[in-house]
Amino acid sequence: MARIVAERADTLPGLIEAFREHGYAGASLSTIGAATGLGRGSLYHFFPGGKREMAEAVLADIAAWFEASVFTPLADAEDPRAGIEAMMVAIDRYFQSGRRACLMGAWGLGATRDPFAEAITGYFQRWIAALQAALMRGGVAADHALTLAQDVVGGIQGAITLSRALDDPGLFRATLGRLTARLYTALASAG
Amino acid sequence: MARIVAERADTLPGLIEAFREHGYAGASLSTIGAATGLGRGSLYHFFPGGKREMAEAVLADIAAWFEASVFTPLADAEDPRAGIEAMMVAIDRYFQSGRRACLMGAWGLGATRDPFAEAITGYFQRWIAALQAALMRGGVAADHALTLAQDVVGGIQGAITLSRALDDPGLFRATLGRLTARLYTALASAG
DNA sequence: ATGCTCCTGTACCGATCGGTACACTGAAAG
DNA sequence: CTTTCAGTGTACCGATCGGTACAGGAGCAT
Repeated sequence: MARIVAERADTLPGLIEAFREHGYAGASLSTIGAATGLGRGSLYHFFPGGKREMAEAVLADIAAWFEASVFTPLADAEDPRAGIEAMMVAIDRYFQSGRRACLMGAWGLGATRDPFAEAITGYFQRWIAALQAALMRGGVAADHALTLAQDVVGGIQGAITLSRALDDPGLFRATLGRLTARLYTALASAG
Repeated sequence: MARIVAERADTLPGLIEAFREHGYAGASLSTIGAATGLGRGSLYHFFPGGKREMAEAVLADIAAWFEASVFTPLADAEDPRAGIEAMMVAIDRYFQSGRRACLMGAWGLGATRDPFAEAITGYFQRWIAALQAALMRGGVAADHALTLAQDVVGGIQGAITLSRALDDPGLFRATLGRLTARLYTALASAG
């Protein structure tokens, strides 16, 4: 029969969309099939572990993307300002200015958290740690850098929540701008 | 037969818990029955419209509680500082220092938003408006008061997300403290 | 062309879904 | 005591759930 996708990874965008929009419980195999264009046969061929394995693959994919596109550049950037700027650009694009929800954040809020706690916890820990490291490289004291990183990562999550609830993408971008300014101010007064 | 609850309102705490923990799609009638201690018969007696009506009742109950316990005192308080203090105390208790998720925020993130968009949007609009009003009464300029109110409400939502994901209630309280300080600073430099 | 492997569609499974129907009960009202 | 009725438990409905089984077709290597 005609191949639909070349490899398992090609199914992930559709999978992510289905899970993000409907949640773990709300994403039925029919929903997932529609979102990926794949039937049960293909789905269970790529993910023998079923829905659970699909969810794990989604979480791993998101984590890998952030690791490569946000955390590592942020933690490694010679100029903290450049790393932060790159992070904010990547974040705005990834979350489509707040139109797209954060799957990690959303799943952490309910019972779905439990089976995937490690992935969700690790995601936020890594993010905060990378941002804190960038700030510290810019001369910000460790404790201040930590609370600031928490404020910013939390602020981004809150901005997603708010801009989706109010259906106002402008709010997301504006909030991102203010958070960036706070980070720059901290770097300026420290460095 | 022996009555289990005196009136419909008595079922709401269990209903809220079930929906908050499992989401709309994930909360089955069995789950809801277990959480409320009620069978299908009683549930459909109080909520002829089924699950949908239960969810609407839950959203209305949450909105009413915030209206009475947070928004109105906040907007009416003669001393903005007192109103803000009262809000933060109520918020910390209501969200159990971040252990309890915000149902409005969580539902706004996914497809559940659509059928209940009005309630969810209104909740956040009212909250931001009430906080903005309090700040303006304290002498803060309208535009600054608005962005500050957005930052604080969003910051609270983000703090819930983060403290649940990291399983760290201390983070929620600390963030609440920092947000309060920002509000006080704005009032001090304005008033 | 012939196997062989990988992928796909479909039929089917038991369990559970949300919802309905209805008989029954306890307590309040007369 | 009788009537009435709000509240309850249970049986049942069709639909859908997540998952399994398997036949078959496309593409590749030989």
